[in-house]
Amino acid sequence: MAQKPSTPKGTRDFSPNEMVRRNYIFDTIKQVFQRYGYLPIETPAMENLSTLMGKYGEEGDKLIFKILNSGDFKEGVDLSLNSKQLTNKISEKALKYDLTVPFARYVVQHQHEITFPFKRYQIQPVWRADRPQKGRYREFYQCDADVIGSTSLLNEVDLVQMIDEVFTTLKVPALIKINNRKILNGIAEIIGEKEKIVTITVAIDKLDKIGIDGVNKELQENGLSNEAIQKLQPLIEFQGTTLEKLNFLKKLLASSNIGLSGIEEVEYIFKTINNLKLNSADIELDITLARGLNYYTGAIFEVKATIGTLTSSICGGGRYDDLTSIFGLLNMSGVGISFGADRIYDVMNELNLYPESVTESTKLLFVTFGEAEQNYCLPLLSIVRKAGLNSEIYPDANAKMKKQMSYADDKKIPFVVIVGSDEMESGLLSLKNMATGEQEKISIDNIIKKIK
RNA sequence: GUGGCCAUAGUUCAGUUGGUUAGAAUAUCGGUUUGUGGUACCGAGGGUCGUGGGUUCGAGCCCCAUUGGCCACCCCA
Repeated sequence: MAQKPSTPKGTRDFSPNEMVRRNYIFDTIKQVFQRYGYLPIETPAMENLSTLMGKYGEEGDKLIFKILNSGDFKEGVDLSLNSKQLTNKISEKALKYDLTVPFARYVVQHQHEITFPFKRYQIQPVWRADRPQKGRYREFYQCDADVIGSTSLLNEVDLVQMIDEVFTTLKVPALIKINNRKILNGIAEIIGEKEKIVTITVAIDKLDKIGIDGVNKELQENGLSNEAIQKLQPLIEFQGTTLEKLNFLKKLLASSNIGLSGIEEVEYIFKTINNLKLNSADIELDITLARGLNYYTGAIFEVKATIGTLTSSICGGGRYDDLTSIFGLLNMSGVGISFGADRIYDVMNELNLYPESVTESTKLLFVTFGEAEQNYCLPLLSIVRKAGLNSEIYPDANAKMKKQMSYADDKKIPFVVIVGSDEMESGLLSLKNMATGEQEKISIDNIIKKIK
């Protein structure tokens, strides 16, 4: 019996009309990256398991797709080990979980060939063993741009401008949220719960979803003292403009050096951006923005689309001061952003934000009535192609005209050339504009001039 | 990893308290129209009802398990 074909859970196929839309997104992002001086690299789909483990927190480790060792993977393995130990025995490779950690590995491995600061971009799929749902896939493309080997905040400014430029071009209204891990550290310091920083940030991050009572409850459950929770209240509740937020924080964190340095960084980024002006994106300081990935140490970014039903982020990033030290390279601060191409694709599909031209690939189709006409058209087809026009001829000589026209219509080909005995005699071809239905007799040279 | 809803043609869905041969729309192919597409009309092909088991004289419908999908939590792009 034939088995019912399907793709694995959380993965999908992309047909031609979907791929042209996706490529439009990829091309837009790529162009912006290159305009800001970033160059492409590529890393393997799989990494050594040891490269990835421990970089994304305990939850992240569980979500890494592990690859079973080839050969008899259970030979010589003590099967009574617990699953975590067993995993390390039977799997030594894994599919990459993001592009940032493999990039850190790349930088350390190639440090002697690289001129710093090093600006690279990378557009590749990553895999997560998450349970799929709206906007969440097990295979999805990330589009990363990172600078490594520079602590200048100008890099952060650059990245914000790039985000604005991408979403302006794609016509996706976007809100860029910015915060700084140092501010969060400062807050943890002030309320006397320095070591609970992760708990605090994760809880605060949920403010939008569960409200202030929910956040307090979660903090309490995670062992934060009532005193600390009380001290946290004015901060969580604070509303105001970015300037007001900054002034408020300056007072609150006056005794925390790390907190003040975070404020200073944010202030610089906002001032500079305000002077330069963004094209369309909105930007705000969100002191409840935390982000889960453990490696961030400075600025953190998150971008959401302000239209459509997708509420999760479509772009995220931040500064990491210490990521390469795990692989033995110290003092190499980096900052980067990652566009979630699949989520951007979903938002754009929902609202149909694509320009008309993206679906158009072939410009001109030769419609013929038989072999003689086909042979007559072949040299013409070459001429048209050499002139740089995407064009094709219907391959089956005996196909009815209706079929050939339907083909053109279905493929959204804007022009067809119809060639029969009249045309072959006169050398003037019938050119039909599929949108208007107009038709004229015209030479091949004029066709090229007209369409190009 | 936890919870909720769902699963019938390629796709979107009907299918009565369990009852004979499982329907529609759309898509595909063909025809009306062998030099004119997107409209219209006619016709054809396409389903062991996700899979496995159970209850029953009888299951698309009821029960159990399993797999997959959607959604929420967790986490994240």
